[in-house]
Amino acid sequence: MTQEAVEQGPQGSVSDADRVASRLRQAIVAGDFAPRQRLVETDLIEMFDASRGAVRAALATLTVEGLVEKIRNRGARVRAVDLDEALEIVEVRAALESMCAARAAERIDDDGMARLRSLGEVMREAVDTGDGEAYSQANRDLHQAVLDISGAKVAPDVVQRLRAQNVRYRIRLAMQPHRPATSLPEHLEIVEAVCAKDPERAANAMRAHLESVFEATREYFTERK
Amino acid sequence: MTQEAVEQGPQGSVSDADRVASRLRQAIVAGDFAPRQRLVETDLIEMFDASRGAVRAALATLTVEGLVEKIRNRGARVRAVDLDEALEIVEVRAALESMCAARAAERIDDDGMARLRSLGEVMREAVDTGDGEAYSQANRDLHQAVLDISGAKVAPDVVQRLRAQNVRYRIRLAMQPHRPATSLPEHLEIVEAVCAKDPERAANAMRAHLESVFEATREYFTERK
DNA sequence: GTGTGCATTATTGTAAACAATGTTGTTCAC
DNA sequence: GTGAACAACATTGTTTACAATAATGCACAC
Repeated sequence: MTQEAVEQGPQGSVSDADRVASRLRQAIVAGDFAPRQRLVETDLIEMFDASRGAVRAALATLTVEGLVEKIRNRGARVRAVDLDEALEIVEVRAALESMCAARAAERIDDDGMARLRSLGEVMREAVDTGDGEAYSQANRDLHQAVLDISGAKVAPDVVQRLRAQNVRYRIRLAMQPHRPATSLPEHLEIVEAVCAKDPERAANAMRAHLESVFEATREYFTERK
Repeated sequence: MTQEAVEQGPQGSVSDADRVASRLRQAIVAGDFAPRQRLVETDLIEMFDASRGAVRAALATLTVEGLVEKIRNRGARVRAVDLDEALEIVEVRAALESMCAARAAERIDDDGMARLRSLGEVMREAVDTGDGEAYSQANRDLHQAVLDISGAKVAPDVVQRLRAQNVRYRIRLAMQPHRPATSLPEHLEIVEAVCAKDPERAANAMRAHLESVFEATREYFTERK
């Protein structure tokens, strides 16, 4: 039995298709591809140095994940989620992440509390120094930490997939200069509630935060487009 | 512009891969394939009379959907969800479907009310006559109807995917002879609450029902295995 | 008799060629 | 000049063949 000693690293035993899917997913979520941008197979082959089969498999994967849409005989493009769908996503996140926050409050240990409080500190500092990028990163980390600490599997998976889908709205919303200042206390309340091991308070804090995100998204984007 | 007149029928413009994926999904959900059963590409080619590329694409799709799991160089098999995951799925469904029930109560029109009440009648009769299959079908239809009436898109999609994953538990639970009798009043309360256009009551009814499903699943399956 | 190593087989992963489809640009009739 | 038919091109869908990998069975040494 040698297979359990095999390197399970990023490219050790991962198929080309999975590798391409990961990199393409990351590129889309990072905003390297604009919504509705065409994804021509030939270009992706060159870009990722992979075979056509791998590229096609990757596109199929991301299509099911909702990041890409395909039209028969016309190819694939980055899916553009409209405002209504983005708002629905935030609503679903509210329902699921508040559930996970409650579970996290029940299960949290000292390590988890240290992790959450540390992220709270980072956020505070980021607001002080006006470092939007750092705040945004800590924001992602905090939500992820709560999901991790919940110990659940299904709900976090769903949330992660949905978060990837409306990344564009999150990014553009986070660019508003005063947004961190308003969401900071909501995030800190989440940290405190979970660390206080109060499930109901944690769920309420998470729900309140995401309702705030919902409103901010709606107001900000209904004006523009 | 002729393409908008093109037949969009089941096999008119649907790729082989999609066709295989649909049929395979249906077969798994219907229980034609046992959990952990291997899905050898050659067999599927013969079974669905499709090319290997189509079969591989279909397997990739179902893998992302969580119905199939693939191990590199060892092929695909029907994914077996364990009890813990099945319970998590019911919890997520409770969070999402209660949300949709509330929304359905806000939006329901006369057609929707007729549809729900008709399904309630079917369920009542099925319990009277002891027709478990009819009850099971109406059960699925009722949950689907509430999702439809909610007018939402994201949450129903997630719910449908999750429902497909733990179909095995639902089927085996539904086989319990007294189960329909206990869940009938819960279902009828959902119908009444939504038709009464009372969002909070509808959400509570749906949540109560799925918590009942949660408990029944836990008790029934922790005993056995 | 048991266990290890090797050869065989079954199965999937990858690549390349071919066919079908949609798109675009051009020409010709009016 | 405008519109329609047509031809050339670009792109995806499909099939085929080939390579790589893991599972299986057998022989041989001890």
